[in-house]
Amino acid sequence: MTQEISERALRLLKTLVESYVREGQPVGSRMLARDSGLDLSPATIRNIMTDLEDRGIVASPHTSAGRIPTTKGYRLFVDALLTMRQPDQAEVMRLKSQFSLGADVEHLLGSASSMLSGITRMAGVVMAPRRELTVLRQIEFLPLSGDNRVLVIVVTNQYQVQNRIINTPRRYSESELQQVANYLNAAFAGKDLHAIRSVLLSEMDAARTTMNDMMQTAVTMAEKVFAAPADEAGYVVAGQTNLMDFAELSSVEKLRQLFDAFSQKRDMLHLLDQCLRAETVQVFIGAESGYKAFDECSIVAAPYEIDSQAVGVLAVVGPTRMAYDRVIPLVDVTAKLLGAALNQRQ
Amino acid sequence: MTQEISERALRLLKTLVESYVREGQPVGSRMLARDSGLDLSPATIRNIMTDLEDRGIVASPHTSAGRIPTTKGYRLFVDALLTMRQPDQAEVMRLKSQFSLGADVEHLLGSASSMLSGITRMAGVVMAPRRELTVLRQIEFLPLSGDNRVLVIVVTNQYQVQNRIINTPRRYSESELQQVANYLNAAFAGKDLHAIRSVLLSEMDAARTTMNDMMQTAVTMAEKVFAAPADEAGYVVAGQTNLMDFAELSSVEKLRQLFDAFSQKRDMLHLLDQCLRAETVQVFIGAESGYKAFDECSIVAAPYEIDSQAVGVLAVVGPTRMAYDRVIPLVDVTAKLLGAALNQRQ
DNA sequence: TCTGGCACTCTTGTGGTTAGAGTGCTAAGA
DNA sequence: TCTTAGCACTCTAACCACAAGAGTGCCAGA
Repeated sequence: MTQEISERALRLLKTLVESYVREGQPVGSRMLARDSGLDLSPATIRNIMTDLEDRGIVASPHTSAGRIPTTKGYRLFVDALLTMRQPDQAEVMRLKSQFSLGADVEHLLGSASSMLSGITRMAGVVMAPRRELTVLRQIEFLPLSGDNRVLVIVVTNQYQVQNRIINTPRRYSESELQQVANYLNAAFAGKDLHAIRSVLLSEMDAARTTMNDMMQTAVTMAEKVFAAPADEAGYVVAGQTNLMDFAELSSVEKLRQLFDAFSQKRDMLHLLDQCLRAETVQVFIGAESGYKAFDECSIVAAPYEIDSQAVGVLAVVGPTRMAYDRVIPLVDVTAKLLGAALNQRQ
Repeated sequence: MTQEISERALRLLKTLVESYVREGQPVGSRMLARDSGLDLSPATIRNIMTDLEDRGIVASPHTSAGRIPTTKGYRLFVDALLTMRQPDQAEVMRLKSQFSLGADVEHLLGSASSMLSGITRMAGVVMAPRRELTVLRQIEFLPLSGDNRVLVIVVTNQYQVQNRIINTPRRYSESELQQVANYLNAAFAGKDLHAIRSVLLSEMDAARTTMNDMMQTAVTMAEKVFAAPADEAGYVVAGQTNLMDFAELSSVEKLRQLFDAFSQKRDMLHLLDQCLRAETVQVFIGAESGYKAFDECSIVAAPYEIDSQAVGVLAVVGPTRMAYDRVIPLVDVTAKLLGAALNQRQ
């Protein structure tokens, strides 16, 4: 029952998936007999297919159609049967050149996203670097003329700049703020924001007793700045509309769910977040992602790194019927290129 | 030939548009006879409709369907026949309360956008305040440790903060930069960015001859900051997917064009830009917008103001068959509320 | 100028038919 | 025991015909 799947059954599955991905049509026994190179009659192949169907690896839309892979079938294919098609050197160079050098972080994310979507003809998604994983480079305070507000400027490792306006209990002079900034820079520059937050939490108690006024102010202000409000990192989507061209998604209802998922962001972010810890390319096939909107989609995602630390994730979203052999290496290389481009901004 | 349209023809048109907007079905003569309150037989009404059809005000999809308004018909309706339905006070208050007070500009734009889409069940678009129309409040320079780059922080009237990193020919000390900032603040604070740019242009020449070193530096730097790169203001879209529910847009091809237009931004921005100069609510019906993607859509747009100066535009995009009587006042009031919320941030 | 009547047109939905594709099963062959 | 040929069966897709329903256009009479 839980017997091994025979070598030739796998071979047939491979041919079937490849053909289905290419043609978009259910694959019949005749075609498999011709294309698999196995020298078996269609009848034999039908027997094997019945077996694969019993195991839930392929399915037929109706009696007189051929077979198509199920989620489980794609999974098997991706895990065991896939022969990757590395993008050729020229293509990689072309991608590389599209990351315009001087550009700021936002632009780089945007480029990566539209490159992914442009080259795969599916949707590209690039999550912004997780704020709490980036490293503080510099913090400055700017008194805003007119009231008790202070503009805080946080510069993180790749010259990403973040602003926040905080309200202060009283008015601070420029030199006071300068002192505070100096203190915080000395204490925290080079640390990642996550670490800073935990240090701050433990110092909040100490502050009242052992610290001088200035340091107390510094800690309180820093707390306001770094107490990220559950910091929902954003992401950039490109080529959403490419998904409209796929027959399997052409029901308006499905598309709507999908686009809603993109704009709600929550589920998508949750999914991408899982890949942050993953080090390598991840593939979610169909319902594997666990979100209804992505039921008929596959997501190929890879983390990208700044200073050898995975800080964000980029992905391609398309129909389950996608050319995994081409897309997976492409996502991989794009992640590396994006990382390289970000690091070059040092 | 170019005779006036009779009173009762207009009355019928009004009934027709209202019915069509409500039901989404072509309107026949029987229904008009019943609902118009004119006490005419269907046959008479048919005569009148033939007349309106000759004038291009209504059309019939095919012989045995009723009539639907053409673009010209909607235009006539909106310009001359529309009785506005002001949103009731409770609804306005509810909207008002949704602009969370402390929020930053981005959030306010986002709220406005989703309010528009939520309440109209169509797509909401809010253009960000045009950078060159906002007023400079404060400018500061921050030397970035390590190289010749300088972070420039520009605070404009509603505490919108913009960052830009510029490369400088040599390294400047903090006090030098402070001097430069002081000079620029004194010279330019309170002016709008557009004015600043023109002053800068004329001073570039003078700089070489009459100014001291510091002022020269200041002007050159400011030039780098304010030489906006054709400043493509952004916008926020919400509820795109609502548009999928409308029967007249349910062809995937149409939807694709529409969504592409949203993400390309160019055409949409161009359209919104026209409304910036308009002072009042603008309605583009169907092909009037001049962009193919919006052929079957209407756009109701209104500018919003900061410090009594129109700086941005918000809009609702939906099918031509929309409840203009409800949407127009709603867009109007939302623009005013957004302006108020932005001004409150002073 | 308005209206009733009537023929005409066009859409929509239904049922029936056919061709094509591909399967499942059975029985025979290696 | 595995493979294969043959055949009946099922399901889809496309096409046609037909009828019902809606609404028009036009004509003749009030």
